[in-house]
Order: sequence, then structure tokens, then C-alpha cells
Amino acid sequence: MRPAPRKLAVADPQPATRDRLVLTAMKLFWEKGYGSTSVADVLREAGANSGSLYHFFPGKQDLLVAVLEMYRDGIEPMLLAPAWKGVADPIDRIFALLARYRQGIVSTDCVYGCPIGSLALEIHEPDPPVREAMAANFHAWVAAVQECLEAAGDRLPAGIDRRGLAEFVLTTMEGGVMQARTHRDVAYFDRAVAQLKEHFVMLQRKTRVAPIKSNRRKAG
Amino acid sequence: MRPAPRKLAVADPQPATRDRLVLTAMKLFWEKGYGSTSVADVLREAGANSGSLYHFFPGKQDLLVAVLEMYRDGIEPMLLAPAWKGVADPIDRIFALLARYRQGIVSTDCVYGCPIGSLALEIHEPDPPVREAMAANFHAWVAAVQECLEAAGDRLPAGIDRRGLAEFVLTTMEGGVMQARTHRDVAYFDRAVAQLKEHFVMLQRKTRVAPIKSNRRKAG
DNA sequence: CCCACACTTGATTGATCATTCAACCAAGGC
DNA sequence: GCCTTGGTTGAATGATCAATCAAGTGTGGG
Repeated sequence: MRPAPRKLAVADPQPATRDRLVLTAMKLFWEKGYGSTSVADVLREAGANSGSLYHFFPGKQDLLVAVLEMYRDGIEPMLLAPAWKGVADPIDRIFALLARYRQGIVSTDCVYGCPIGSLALEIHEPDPPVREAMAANFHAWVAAVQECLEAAGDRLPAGIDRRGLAEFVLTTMEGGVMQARTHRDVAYFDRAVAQLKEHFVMLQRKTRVAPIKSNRRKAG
Repeated sequence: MRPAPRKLAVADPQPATRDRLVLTAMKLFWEKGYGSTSVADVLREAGANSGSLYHFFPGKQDLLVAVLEMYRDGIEPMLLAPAWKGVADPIDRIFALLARYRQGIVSTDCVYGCPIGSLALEIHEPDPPVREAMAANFHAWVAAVQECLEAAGDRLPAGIDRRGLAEFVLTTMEGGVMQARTHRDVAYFDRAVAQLKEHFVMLQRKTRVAPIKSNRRKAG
């Protein structure tokens, strides 16, 4: 399924051509989108020739699939690991993950878009492998969040739909990013996350069996 | 600000060229995206010549702005009015609106994308007028939902951030649509809406000062 | 030494892109 | 009758697009 391992050669001075192409494409697809990135753009920035690209990939869409696979493989080491460094509590981890996206938004002056989400909405007629690769990314992301929810154990109501809730975290992230980007204002993301936070607070409160004195704090 | 009214001529046999162009562009941008729709596509489908298009619009982006303005003007009559026909309760109206999007998803075999959301993520370097027109669409949508929330009065907690909650409804819709589309499965949208429903149920429960017998109806 | 194979080179193809333009048409005002 | 104005026509332009391909290069195996 995956391409054969890179021979048994010692580490090249610079990354092998195939990797440079994928890395460059990843960057450009994120910055300019898939459709607005020409093969020539990738070639120039990667310092390669068209023949090399078409030696490794049958076409542009296959390059995209490779990019999506690299994203998927990077979720754990590049996204979750740094976001969760020093954060043990499973529910805190969820909001630490969202905080990570917040960083992305502010550090790009609110132009940030989730690379997967943007591609998912940009590409209207994806090859099946492309669509599956995007779905695999969402699935891996959601699965990680779902593990947090499982780890939260009985702090959440017993019969709750943990898969649905994990997807809802993704929903919040994607919707919040979209609005922050469109309005060029992080506050839209922050308000979405605040709503999700409130959702979690209420869910955790709900686990109490007996009605307790309503300990209401200001919301917002 | 808006283009001058269509002369004082009697109704043309077919819509005036400008309108045909905008309508066709609206359809094609939605079906194939902005970048993948060529000016020639619009021309062919609208039955017009390039000179006509460039007589009315300086360029493709300006055509897009006209499309976005038409969406914005259509939110009330084309989206809200039919969705809310026969639905009086303000909170029910919110879920009636979401049900409308659900229709869109199933009737397009889960290829549906919110036209505004898709454009918002597809276009990476929009002219300022384009970005503003997209933001105006989101704003009008959120404002309508927010009115429902205001109308819900004290059924929601007093100090609640109604604007944030209205935006959260949009967040849920956009995130749910994105996932349903990517996985080609409405269930992702349904689960997102179910989570939002639960959020509203908990919010409403929260307003009760004293614990009352919970008159719970099934959510979904 | 030579072959086979993996990879590279870069010019080239033909399609398609957004946009331009000069010529043209029809109706209203004078 | 003529001019202006608003709209139309469609060929032409030059850029850029994804993809191709024949000719190369370097390396490792025999």
C-alpha cells in the first residue's frame, strides 16, 4: 500500500527528491490551496524537474494523496505530542489541542485554515483515494480525541455518545477556524471553544445523580 | 452601493444577461468551486459572450462578489422563510434551519457543501470585497439565529452569551457539513446536531432555579 | 567492463485560462 | 436623420496549466 522504503542508502545530504516534493506540496497546498498551486510551483520550490515528479507520481492528485498521508502520519508526533506535553488530564488535553489551533490562527494573522478541512471543501470531485485520505485524517484526529473521552471515564455521563462528542470537538475546531479566518478575528474561534467548554462543564455537572444546589457562575 | 435598478423596462422575456450570469455563476461556483469554474463555463451555460460579462463585471472576482451579495439577499426569503414555515418556537426554528441543511446533504448524496463555507476555505487570497461579502453572509446568518435566541427569552440562562451561542450554531452546521461531505455520510451531520441539541437541553435545564421534575423529551 | 535500473533533465505539447478589443446593433432623444 | 448610450458579438492574445517523452546520468551487480 505504502511506497517502498527509501532503498537502504545512507542519509542523503538533502532529503530525497520524493520527500522534497511532498514537503513542498504540503506547504504550498496549505498556503495557496490545491487548485491554485501549479505543478510548476511545486517543481520550482522543490528544485526538481517535472520528469522527476511524474516519475514518482502518476499525476497531481497522487501527489495530494501523498501529502494527506504525511499529514495523517504526522498527527501523533507533530500535533498531539507537542500539544499534550505536560498535560495529563484527558479533558484538559482536548482543550490543549484546541489551544494549539488557536496558536496557528494568531501566528498567521487569522489566515490559518486547517489544511485538511480546507482541502475537504475545496476539492469538489476528488478521486476516491483522495477522499479516503481526507476521511482518514479526520478519523485519526477524532479517534485521538475519543481516547481522551474514554480516559475521562465516569467524569462524563455514563451512556454518553463519546464518538459523537469527539466528532463534535472536530466540528467546533473546523467551524471556529472557518469563522475566525473569514472575519480575520480569533475571537470567533475563542467563542466557539468557550461554547464547547461550557458544554463539557454541563456534561460533567450532569453526572451527579442527585440535584445539587445550582452553583451558577457567570457564563462567558 | 448596489447596481442601479434594471432600467424601467417591462419584464424581459428571459432574465437580463447580468442576472443570468450571476445565477449561472452561483450554480457553478457551488457545484465545482470558484477556482475550477472557468469564465468560459459560466459564459456557455448562461448563453452569453465574454464581452457581455466584462461589460458588467471588471473581472471574475467581481462576479463572485455579486454572487455572494445574491446569497446574502437570499438568506431571508430563500432559506429562513421556507425553513420556518409553520415553526413558531424560536428554538425549534434553529433546529428547523439545521434540518434544512440536512435536506441539502441527503438530496445531493452527501456532496453538499455550504456555498459560503466552501468559498471561505477555498479562496486563500480574496480581494477585500470578497472577504467582506463572505463575512456579511455569515453575519446575516448568525444574526437571524441570534434573534431566535433573544426571542427564547428566559428559557435560556440570563447571563448567557447569545451571540457566541448563535455563532456556535453556525459552527456546528459548517463543521457537520464538512464531515458529512468528507465521509459521504449524513450521520456525521446528525451527530453534530444531536450534540448541539443536547447543549440546548442542558442550557434550558440550567435556567431552573429550583430543581423541578425534569420534563425530558427524547433528543433527536 | 558492461548492462540494467532508478532517477533526472528540460524542452515540448496542446489544452485551457482570464481578459481584451474593435466592430456592431437597437432604441431614445433631438 | 443622426448621435449617444447601453449592450452584444466573438475572434484574438498571451499566459499558464498538467502532463509527456526521448535522451541523459550515476550506481551497483555480474
